[in-house]
Amino acid sequence: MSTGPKQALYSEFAAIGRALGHPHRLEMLEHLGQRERGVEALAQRVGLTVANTSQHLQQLRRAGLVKSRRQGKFVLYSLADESVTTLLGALFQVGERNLAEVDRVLRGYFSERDSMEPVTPEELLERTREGLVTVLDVRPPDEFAAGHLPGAINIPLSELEERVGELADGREVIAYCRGPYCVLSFEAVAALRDRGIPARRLEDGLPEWRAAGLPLEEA
Amino acid sequence: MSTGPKQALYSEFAAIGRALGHPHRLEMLEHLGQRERGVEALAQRVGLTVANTSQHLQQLRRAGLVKSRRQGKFVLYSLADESVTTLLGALFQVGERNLAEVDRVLRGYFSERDSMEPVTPEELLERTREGLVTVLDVRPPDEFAAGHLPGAINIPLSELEERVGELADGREVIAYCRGPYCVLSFEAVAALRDRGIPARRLEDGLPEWRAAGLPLEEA
DNA sequence: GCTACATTCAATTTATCGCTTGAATGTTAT
DNA sequence: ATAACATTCAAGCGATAAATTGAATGTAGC
Repeated sequence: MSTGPKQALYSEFAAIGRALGHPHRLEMLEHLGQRERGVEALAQRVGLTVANTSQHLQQLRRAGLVKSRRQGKFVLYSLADESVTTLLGALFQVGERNLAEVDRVLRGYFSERDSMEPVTPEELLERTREGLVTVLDVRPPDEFAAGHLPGAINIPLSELEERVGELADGREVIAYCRGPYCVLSFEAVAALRDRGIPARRLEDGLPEWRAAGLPLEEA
Repeated sequence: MSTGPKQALYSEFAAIGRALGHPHRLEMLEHLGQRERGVEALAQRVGLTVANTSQHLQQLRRAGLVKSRRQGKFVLYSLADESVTTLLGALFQVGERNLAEVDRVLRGYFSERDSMEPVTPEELLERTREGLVTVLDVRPPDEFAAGHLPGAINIPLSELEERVGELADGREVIAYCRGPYCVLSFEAVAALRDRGIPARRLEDGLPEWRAAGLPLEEA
């Protein structure tokens, strides 16, 4: 076969595809989309050994999906740039539209948790401007600190029950977390509704918000 | 490991990633983005055996990237929908931005063929409206017939030399073909410039134009 | 029904991937 | 320098993927 420049490029792009080809690596990318992480911290979050996590991270780096920097004893990994979030979004969209099994899981699990339409970023911005909603970030505090939606308050899901009073001012709550399939915001919305507080989910998480170029508050 | 709904979804999405993880399959997707094809016709174009092509096509179908329909003796494959073109575009962008080897190939091969900035779809539409340009489709006639840019004329690269007179009306020629890495339009632009006809490349090919929702002429 | 043809399936070989284990590298702090 | 720690490397095992070959399936046309 003629091994022209197109073949050379497609070989490189295929390497990116292979790097996306393992569920653990996709989960790692979700975490790295929140904030940069060291190998051990990430390993703990995805439930893998440190050595295994390190190997996966290096595949991701060779594929241009993550970058790393050294800080003292730690090597901190993060997404290479926002185009990676865009790529993941495109991957999810193909799956949602064309894979029956994805549809089955979404209907069977997620829609049973929240039958309401999620809120779009446009709607959130407009209703925030009018002061009609409370934006709730249910991720852990360290992820919140690394960047969050403007005006959002941070109540991790584990503390939601005891701090629900902070949200009882009559305004609707819009909750978000790590991404479209992160269960935290689903559970938060369900818990709030049980207590009579009107609540809906933002359709995506923080990385998608950032990739869309929308305003952020950073530490 | 907790095997929640997120893990189930990520396993499905990873399967899409693996399907993108082979250069032959990426090339097949490029061809199927032009028009639907039977197995043998496609096998011939990508230089693989029929059996091997069939296997690859079934991986692509399981991943939701292509769909098939039966017509008489033939099974015709095509891209599942436009979200697949969007996904490929996102994949290419990550590679262009983050892989040194991609940058090397692009600089070393493509920019040596065309040092001029490619034309954006917006610019093409505007200049077409003003009647200032000739839009040239250098793909084979059957791909042209399955859909092309409004007002485009079709001169396959192989016939360009003899039919160059059809383009010598003083207007600038904007050439396009299958996609951003398709060499046909590069060669067409170089050939036209050699003959004193001003010519530039459209930055993407037909599938990207279609996925952007821009107007098409179909047979 | 029989034949021709397009496509898919099944079986095989070779290569690569995912994970584990244990050692090696590189940085910080004493 | 030395010790402690975070990360990476190297080797090995089982599982999965790519390509080939030959047989099986399904449709069209007589």
